[in-house]
This record gives sequence, structure tokens and C-alpha cells, in this order.
Amino acid sequence: MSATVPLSSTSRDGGAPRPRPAGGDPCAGPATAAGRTLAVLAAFGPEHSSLSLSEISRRTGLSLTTTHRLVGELREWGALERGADGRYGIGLRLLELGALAPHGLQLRELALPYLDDLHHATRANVHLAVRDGHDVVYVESLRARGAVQVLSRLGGRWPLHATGTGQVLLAYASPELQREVVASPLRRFTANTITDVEELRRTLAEVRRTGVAIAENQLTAEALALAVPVRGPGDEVIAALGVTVQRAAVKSHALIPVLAATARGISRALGAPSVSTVDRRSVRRTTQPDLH
Amino acid sequence: MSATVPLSSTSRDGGAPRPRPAGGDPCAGPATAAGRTLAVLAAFGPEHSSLSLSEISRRTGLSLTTTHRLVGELREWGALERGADGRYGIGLRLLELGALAPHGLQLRELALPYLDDLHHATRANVHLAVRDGHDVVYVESLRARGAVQVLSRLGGRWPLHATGTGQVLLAYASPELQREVVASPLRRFTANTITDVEELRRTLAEVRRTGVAIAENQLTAEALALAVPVRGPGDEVIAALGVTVQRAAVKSHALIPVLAATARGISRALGAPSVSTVDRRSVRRTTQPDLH
DNA sequence: ACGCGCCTTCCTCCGGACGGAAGCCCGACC
DNA sequence: GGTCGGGCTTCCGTCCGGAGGAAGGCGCGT
Repeated sequence: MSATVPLSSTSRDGGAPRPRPAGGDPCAGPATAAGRTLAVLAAFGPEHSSLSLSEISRRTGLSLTTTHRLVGELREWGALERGADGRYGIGLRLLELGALAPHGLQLRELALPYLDDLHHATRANVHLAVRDGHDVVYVESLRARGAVQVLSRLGGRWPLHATGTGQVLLAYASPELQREVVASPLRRFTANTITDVEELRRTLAEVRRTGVAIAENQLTAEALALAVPVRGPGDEVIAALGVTVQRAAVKSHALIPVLAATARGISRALGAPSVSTVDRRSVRRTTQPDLH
Repeated sequence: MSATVPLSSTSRDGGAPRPRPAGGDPCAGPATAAGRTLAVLAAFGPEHSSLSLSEISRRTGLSLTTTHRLVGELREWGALERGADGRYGIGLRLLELGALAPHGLQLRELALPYLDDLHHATRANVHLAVRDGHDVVYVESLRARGAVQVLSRLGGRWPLHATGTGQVLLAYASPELQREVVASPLRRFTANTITDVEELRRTLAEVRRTGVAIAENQLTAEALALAVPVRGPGDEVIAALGVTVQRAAVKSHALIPVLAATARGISRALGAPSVSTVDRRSVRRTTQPDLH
């Protein structure tokens, strides 16, 4: 083919017409093959759990031909499957893989009995969540039988600042991460969502002081979320345990002791050093206001 | 050291280029870029939920360089994550995706309250499973608090013939699929595993007749599994509901009515046509032996 | 010091991937 | 019926991204 091309020269570019008229792909830049493969998977989401080939093509920005081939490979492998209607959905092979996430379902596996007890004792929605980047991801979500008001699906993902569990995870995260999150735009979901930087800082400090996050109507209206940290072998916070109740529920704060006790149970099962005195103290303190 | 996995990985394959895999190797050759990407993910499994870069390279048969690049991309995307020890594991992004599987966690979501009730009523291990190819995949698994004897992790995968839930799914699958499975080698797990073709045929016929699969010690010793079908809107069997108890447990058959009732509840919630008479009859019949 | 794994970066050549184009099926609309 | 349009599939030539060899930096045990 062509002889060796001088690396630094741009002269060759002039002759070649740019075959890519696509001026702006701001969000999707799958320049690599692996990236394109992942882009196909990323086309699916809670709102779009079933897509046609053309829809995948449009959402990824890939040509129909490429989409067709990639989808075919993914389907053969089991990452995607084709429904009776010809549309594509996520395949069970991905569930199988996802279940291997170390801080995901493995953690869930261990915590489930505790969550179940808590669920039955309180009749509230119960969540277990971990941090992933700037998001909180729900690793388990037990919905109350009656009042279903849930945004928290298993595998659900929300910004850290907008949920009780997220605030716990953020409060105990590294200062560096906290800076990053605080510096990023804080998306508003309801009138009560914390979007002010100073208010968020104060909230996080309060969470650290008391050991409990209390979020009222921050992600959805008419919901009150309580959350506490779950600790691992090194006493570091690796997850957050939370309950959500209808806001009208009476004496929500009365849930805090049992919530904290459950979190300690899980922490101990995870190998956390026996209950830290800090936690004990703070739990007591936070339960005081409930008395008067 | 664990036994090496036969991945057909030979370090030197450069000699003869494969004579065009005409589309007939489903699980073997990562000839394509997408295939290589998926191969990296497939290197992970229940036994290997955490791998170093070199291990991934060896297990996939990819060169270290290629592995390095692919792993980097997967990590950036969130499919993999790197632990504190430098080893790689499955990332939460895959859990998020896997949760979208239509016959996976969406089904689970709906069925969970019923499973929970059953779990509390029986104190047995409770499973919900669907079929994927020639395997049964567990979509939910609630473990009994005390006797933990579980091979059935969420996302777990086993051959259809070796489990109660699998036998149910196989019994109601298309004749074509049944032929395929019966024709394939039936792997043995315990002395009681059904490996004889005729015995399997008889068992499946019995499952269809009674509506219940009863598997004793077929996957693990000292375990008795009971399973019944769960039906969807078109009355087709889309899942199997099962319980597993210690074999010594008294009067295991007494569980069948509540098991069947739970399955009917889930089926109705899925939009199945109101209880089929066939089911009613067969359930009654199967419970008869328990009376004398 | 030395060797030995493991990980990371750099660079070149080759072959697979990309997308245009055309064919196919089906349902809608005139 | 004819025509059109949207979605899907197949084919094929070009070209650019990817594969992997080679070399360099760790950390560890001998």
C-alpha cells in the first residue's frame, strides 16, 4: 500500500475527504470496537428494557449494519435475547454475570436475612445500597406489600446527594470524592432535594455526627428515608442500609434503633470489628429527639 | 491450584488461519472484536469472581496486551472494577444491566412478595427459576435461615435435568427442546442424578401428569426439591417455583399444596388465565399420598 | 545481585470491522 | 392492486482500528 507516512505531517489529511459527516457526537464516542459493543448494551435502560434493532441503531448512533452484526453476536453469546415480538432485551447471561459483582449481589446474599427481618419488623421499604462512582446503586430492595411507591429497583442508580442511602455513602466517602460530588451540579428531583452546596455540606456533617441520614421528600414527594452505614472488616463504610416510609407514617424516628441494630448485624457478619463505640453513642443520641 | 479450564487456548495458533468459521462455533473462538470483549467477561464465573490481568489473559487465550486494553475499556465503562488488591471483578454496571432482563429480575420483582410469604410459611429454601437454553437460571433464591445448603445463588445456572425446577421447565418446554436435551449428555452430580434417557422421559411425563417435580438428591445429597410451574398470560409455562428442604425433613409432601398455591398466585399476578382446571386436579391428586 | 512474574507503554503491519447499497418482507395507505 | 415506506437482512470493497511483539518499570522471593 502507501509508503510510510511521516508521522508528524498533516499533509495527507488534506487529500482524504472526511467520510464522516457526523459533525457532533457529543455524548456517544464509541471509537473502539469494544466501545461500540458496550454502546449497544448501554442503549438499554430502565425506560428502555426492550428495543428493536432500528431503535438500538438510533440510540447508539451506529449504522444499522454494524448494529445488526453486533446485536447478532451479543445474542449468540447470551447478552441479549430476542422476544417473541422480534424486539431485543437483556439476556440472562448478563444477570448471571452481574450477580458476581463483589460489592453487589455477593453482599446482598449475606445481608438478605437481616433485610428480611427488618422488612417484616417495620413493614417499610428496605434498601441496601453501595456506591459506584458518583451514584448510589441499590443492591437489594424489599418493597412494602401495601404501599408501593418505589423508585428503588434492584440495580437502580441515583445521584448520591438525593437519597438517604446516598448521603450516608457520601458522608463517609473520601474527602476527594466528596469534593468532586459537591463541585458537580446537584440535580433537583423535588422541591426538597438538596441542591445547595452549603446545605449539602452541613447535611453530610450531620450524618457523620449522628450516624443517620434523614431525607424527607428529596427524591420523591411524600417519602421519608432513613439510612445508616454498614461497615466492613476494616471498619470502613462499604454500604448503606435504608428504609423508606410514607411521610405520614407516625413516629418514623422510632425506626432508627432497629435500623441501626440491623446495620450492626450485617456489619458484624461482614467481619467488621465489634461494634464501634462511636456508632453506639451516636445511635443513642439520635434516638433522643424522638422522646420529647 | 484449581484445575485449568479447557478453553481450547493454545499459545501458538498463528500457523494456519482458521478456515473461516462459517458460523458454527457458539462458544469457542473469539475471532471478532466483540467476541473478544465478551470473552473477557466470560472469564469470570462463580468460581472466579476475582481475577488478575494475567489470569484473564490466560483464561481467554488473548494476548496480555489485548487483554490489558480491553480490560481498560471495560473498566472505564463500568463493566469491570478494580479492587484494592489490584485484581478485577465484575462492576455494578453489569448488575444494573442484568436487572433489566425481562424474564429475569423483572419477573423476580413481581414474584418476590409471594416468595417471601412462602419462605416464611415453610422455612424452606425457596427458588424462582427460568429456562435459558439448556440450563435453568435462578432468578431468586431465598435461603432458609438455619440450614444453609445452597447451590442456588441468584443468577446460578444448572442443567435442566438435574434440578426440580429444571425438570418442570423441561417438562413443559417444546418437544423440540426436550429432544435436544434428552439427546445431549446428562451430566451426573450425585448417585441419584437422572442420567438415563428413558428415566428422564418417564420423569418428565410424570411431572406433566401431576404438575409437580420431585427431585431427591439429584443435584446435592441430602436435599429434596419440589417444584411447580408458573404460568404467564398465554397459560404457557414461563418459570418454575421450587422449594428445597433437608431430606430428613418430615412430611415434605405436605409442602406441595402451599407451593402450588403460591405458584398460582404468581401466575395470576402475571396475567395468567384464571386457574386452569388441570392444575387444580393434579394438585389434589399429588397431595393424596400424603394423607394415608 | 539475580531471576521471575506481573503490569504497562510504544509501535508497526495486517485483517477484521465499517457502512454503502441493494434485496426482502410486511403492513399502510391511496 | 399498486405503491410506498419502514424495518430487517445480506453482500462486498475499502480502510482504519486492533492485535501482539518487544521493551521497560515495578515488587518479590531465592
